[in-house]
Amino acid sequence: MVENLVIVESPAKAKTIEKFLGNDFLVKSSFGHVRDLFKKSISVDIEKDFKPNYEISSDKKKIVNELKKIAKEAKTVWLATDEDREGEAISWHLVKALNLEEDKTKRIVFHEITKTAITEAIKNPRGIDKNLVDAQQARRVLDRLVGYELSPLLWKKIKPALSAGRVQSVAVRLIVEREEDIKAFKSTSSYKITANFEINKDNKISVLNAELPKRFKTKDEALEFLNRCKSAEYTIISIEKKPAKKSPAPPFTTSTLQQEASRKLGFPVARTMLVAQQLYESGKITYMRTDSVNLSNLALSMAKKEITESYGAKYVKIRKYITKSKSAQEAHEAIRPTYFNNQSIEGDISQKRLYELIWKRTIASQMSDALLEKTNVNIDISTTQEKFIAKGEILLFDGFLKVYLESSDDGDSEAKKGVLPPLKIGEKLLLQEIIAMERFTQYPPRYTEASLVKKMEELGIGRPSTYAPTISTIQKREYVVKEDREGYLRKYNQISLKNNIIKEEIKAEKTGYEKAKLFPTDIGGIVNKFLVQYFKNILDYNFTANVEREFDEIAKGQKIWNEMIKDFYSPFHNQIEETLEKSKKHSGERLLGQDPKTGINVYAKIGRYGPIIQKGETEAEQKPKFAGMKKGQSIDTITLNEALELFKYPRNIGEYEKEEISVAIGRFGPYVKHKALFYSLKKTDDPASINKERAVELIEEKRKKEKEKLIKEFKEDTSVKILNGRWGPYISIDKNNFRIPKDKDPKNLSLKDCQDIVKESKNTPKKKYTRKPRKS
DNA sequence: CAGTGAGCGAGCTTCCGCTTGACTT
Repeated sequence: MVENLVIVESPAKAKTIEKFLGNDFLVKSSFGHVRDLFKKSISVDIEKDFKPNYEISSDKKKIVNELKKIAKEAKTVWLATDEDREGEAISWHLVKALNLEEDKTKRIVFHEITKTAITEAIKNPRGIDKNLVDAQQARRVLDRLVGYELSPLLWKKIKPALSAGRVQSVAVRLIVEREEDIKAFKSTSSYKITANFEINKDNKISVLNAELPKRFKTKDEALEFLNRCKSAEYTIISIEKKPAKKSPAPPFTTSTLQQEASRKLGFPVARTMLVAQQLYESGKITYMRTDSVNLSNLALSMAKKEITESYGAKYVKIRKYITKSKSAQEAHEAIRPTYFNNQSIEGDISQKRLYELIWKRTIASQMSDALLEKTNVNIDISTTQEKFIAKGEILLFDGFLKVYLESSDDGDSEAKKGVLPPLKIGEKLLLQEIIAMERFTQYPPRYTEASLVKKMEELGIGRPSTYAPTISTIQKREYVVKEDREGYLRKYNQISLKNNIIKEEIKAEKTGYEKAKLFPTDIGGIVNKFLVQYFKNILDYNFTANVEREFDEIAKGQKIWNEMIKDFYSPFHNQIEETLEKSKKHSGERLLGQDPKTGINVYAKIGRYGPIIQKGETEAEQKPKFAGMKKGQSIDTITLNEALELFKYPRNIGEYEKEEISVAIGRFGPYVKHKALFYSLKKTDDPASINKERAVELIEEKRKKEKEKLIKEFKEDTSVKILNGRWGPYISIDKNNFRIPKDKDPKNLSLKDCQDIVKESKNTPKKKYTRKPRKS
């Protein structure tokens, strides 16, 4: 029997808090939300003021029962969930799910996990803020209505199992539109002029690099300029020095951590979150899903101590950062090390690297500015009005740079600036070389997972807990793919002036290379076009910001939640009905041309399972023929010849063991079929030219692998096999698989043993198997 | 990790935000 039950969201937090409270406090965790709208249907009663139909989430039944039991016996139940909209709702749902009595239930909040903060909170309990809960209900119901009415519309109009929602559809839109911008982008070129001067001081030779602030539009202009420089004199006419400073970046939020881990460590956002979770659970960092840049007073004093001890007092500068993002709910601190004196930690390599990144960023955020001196040297050219400028930069005091420098998305476009040699006004300079290099304007950058998160945060779309899942959803739905793209060589002109001789050259550079970028698929493009056409309001980049304003009004008690939903729903539902009636099926159909043999039309479009080629008319008496498109082919770019090529499958390429071998292209790529068995082609194999010898090789290779998988088989019954699989050994009978109990040795099982195991497992009721989302 | 196709059809798919262990085919 416990006096007091405290409930928080996360077990790691529960563990920490328990230490601060006495023996008469038991701290448990709810593991997030315990109730949600019933999953199978829309579960909002439109006729009855949008009354939500909640159920205990299936994975929370156990914990709810456990909490119920403890709560019944406890004298007081303290609901200590986060102080934001979702946190308040979790507490309210707990009251409902656990049947908590009002007079023994208390709501408390604290912003820091310290003994004082918690005991202070216990002294100042309050009731549940129903307005805030209603704001959450409005958010929840709106998302359900949008998601569960739009998605079925897509099933009808485009393809089954698609999805749409307030957050994911806008994320897809960003990627589709960026790709359109890139397609429409016309690159132009201009000539950048740089000069090198030789400086000879006390027999020490160094080079001064300078640049013309202006660029020339054409090669002729650049040539003309270089010609004029032939006989010129170069004189330093002024040297300007000015102080500058650099300030550190604020501590990490979920979004900035994902961005930096992507740039500096090359982590996809899901990996960052997984590793951060491990660090959090082992007590090494604070909570990793946060939108706050705030550090607690305790953290600030730890930082001060650590910086003073490691770098000296002049490196300390305590700063309070303010969260810019309007949508921030700030229920947590920024992401920081729990103990600042741990500069590194034990753990695997990912954990070590991510921790180090967090440690450096946090420490740097409380360090002094870096002080610089920037120098501009203006160099006169006697034969023209133009001036060269040489730029230098000296670090006077490193400050936070001693520890950490944030990287940027645009790479190192800025030229390296360093220390200039000693120079004086009036000094004549000796020219080594002037180079006029053709430079091209760059198309807007494609999104990486992390830069998409950054953009979503700017638009206020999604929350720290959903950035990574959203990105994996839009990939799972095949709206976008994360891919590398080979670059190509681009020619450019370069003109140089050296020893009074002008030389023209054509050089080549690699460009267009993309690494782990997000590209829209055909389906992504078609779904987006459909949604933007018929649901412009929902796909609007400001939609979330606008409804958030209304949620805030509900939270303040200025608006009734179901009235807000009603105002939204009636026009929205009309839109759904109207679209259902008016719009045609969107298949993205494109006429490629006519089959030269028959003159029949050939189309590229989206089929039930993805992009396909159709030969003939859907309405025609003679049913059309279909062929799936290969990976990498797209409705937009496939040519008639490539399309006709696809109808050459399945193709017979010979006989093996008296049975035909054929090649075809399936859902998972090209494959070889032999005796009703399938063998995938390797990436290096070309289905158009693969021969019998290679096909046999593939068949034998797979047979060998199968053999290695086989632990035991039985002469008496060849349908029963003991195999080694992903989760260890198992028994396979026809197409059914069964686990082998841990206490049995798979090698020594008899046929009878196997049959017993099968019988046993058939008798025990199967647990519902929920499939893990595919890895992104 | 392995899995390998359809235009008759039944039944299914789907949202966003909280939070971690499931222990399978």
